[in-house]
Amino acid sequence: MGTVSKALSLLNIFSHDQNEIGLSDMARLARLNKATTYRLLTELQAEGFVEQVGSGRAYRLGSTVLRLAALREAHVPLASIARNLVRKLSDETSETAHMSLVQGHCLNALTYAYSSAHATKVMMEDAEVLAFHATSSGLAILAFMPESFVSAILSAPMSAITPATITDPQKLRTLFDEIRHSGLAESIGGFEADVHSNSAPVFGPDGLPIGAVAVAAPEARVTPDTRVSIREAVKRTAAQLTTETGGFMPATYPLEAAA
Amino acid sequence: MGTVSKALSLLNIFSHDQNEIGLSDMARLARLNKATTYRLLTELQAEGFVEQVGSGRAYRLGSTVLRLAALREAHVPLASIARNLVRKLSDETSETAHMSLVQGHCLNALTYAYSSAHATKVMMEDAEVLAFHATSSGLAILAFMPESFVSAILSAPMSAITPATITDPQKLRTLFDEIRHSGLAESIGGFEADVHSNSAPVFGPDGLPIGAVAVAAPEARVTPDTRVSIREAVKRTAAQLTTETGGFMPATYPLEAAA
DNA sequence: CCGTTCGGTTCGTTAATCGAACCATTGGTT
DNA sequence: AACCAATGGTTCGATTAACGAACCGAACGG
Repeated sequence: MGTVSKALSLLNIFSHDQNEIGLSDMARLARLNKATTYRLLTELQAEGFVEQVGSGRAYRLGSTVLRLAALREAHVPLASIARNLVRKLSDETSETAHMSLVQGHCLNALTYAYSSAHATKVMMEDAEVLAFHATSSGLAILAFMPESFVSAILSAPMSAITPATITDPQKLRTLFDEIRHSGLAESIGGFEADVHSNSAPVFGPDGLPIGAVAVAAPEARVTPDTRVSIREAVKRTAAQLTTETGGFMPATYPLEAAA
Repeated sequence: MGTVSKALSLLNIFSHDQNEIGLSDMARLARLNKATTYRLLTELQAEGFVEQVGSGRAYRLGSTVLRLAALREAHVPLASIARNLVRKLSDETSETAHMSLVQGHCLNALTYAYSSAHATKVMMEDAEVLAFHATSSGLAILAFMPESFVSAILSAPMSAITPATITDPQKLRTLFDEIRHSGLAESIGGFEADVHSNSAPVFGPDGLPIGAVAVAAPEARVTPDTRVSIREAVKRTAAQLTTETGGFMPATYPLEAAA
């Protein structure tokens, strides 16, 4: 591993739990010699990537990262990252893929992509408004939202958009347990008849869902095999989107669980 | 200069104007050998600090910086940075210093600090609401806000809080020209009688004002000499706050102009 | 008052960085 | 088509900078 990689790996040690780290701890965590660690930290400090907190001597992330992040966000906004990944997801699964964003108490489609593999496909429209309780995306998000948000949604009247829509708060809450366990939500005909959709949440910097990624397919085309590969791809894409936009999965998110 | 510093200095080359840079350009801009630059970029890429844009081969900032910035912001929010700098500003000027934030169409005091140098001082209260047109902070912000924001403020009825308050939109707009020229706003008795205050805007990631830093002193105590040193300190503090919180001064901001 | 641990420093050894020169491509000019 | 000047990427021996064991002095706790 090169010197630069070592220095950068020091930065990657910081986390929500470990946001101020002393020299010795840092050396231990990075499995580097203390002298080496010290030299690296000194260089990082000179460029503002870390700074020493006034009282103790512990190091924490410096303000340079804010500047860089602002630049990156100005140049590559969430929307375009999502567009690329959703495009890829659609190609991989040969079905319609989309990403939606939580905005207040609404869920809006941000971007979507069709596959050319099949003559029939699930169609979307720009900025389509989705119901939380009736779509896999909405369920995936609710399952990881704080109780205050969930009860606000569930206490409002929920319409049965199709005969298959689940509108019983109690049944929905037990569904959330399953979703928290697998990391994926599934809806068969809940929003549109004959549409089978799978979805995984995308998390923001604070570990709360900011939206969801989903693949929607005609129900008849989803075999047990394709279902598994779709769910795997959805989960992987959502995770990538989370990290690439600077988000964090909550510690409880089952990254490794089978799709 | 160590290897790590060189690598990090590559990251600092990116700017709003230069957000995608090819290998050869990068080597030139950094005054480094092409091979060296290439190795550094490869290591930066491995850790996600830069990434190569799909079509061309140019490099741009990677998504790792977003994660780091989110961590930093979670741990060191704007408020605490402001608190420290305002404290320092107050110590330096021996007067009351404060920082206020734009929130919607309101201006609220975020933090303030008193100096113990004098028996008389300008007092503040927590989360005090300030009038845009009557305070130096408000003027400093308006001078750098887009026209839509300015006209929204100026078209609402403006009360004459003191006899010295300027309420004529035309006069205020000519005042903005002066502020844009010096980078500093000044108000003598416009919000409270006998209070002389100087203020400079703090900018966000998009180059728009997010708030302002100010020093307020009893009018009688401000001599031409102290006025200059106060204005210099205010301007310096505001600039530091901008950069330390990941903001950018607009290109038109007169960083070098005399206080 | 000893034993630890802390952040920080020293210095001879050694391995990683360096850069001139060199590919293979690409795109524009003649 | 031949040419030229770029581009991103690679090679390799000399050199330079990174390495780490050992070592400070200062806190801290028992």
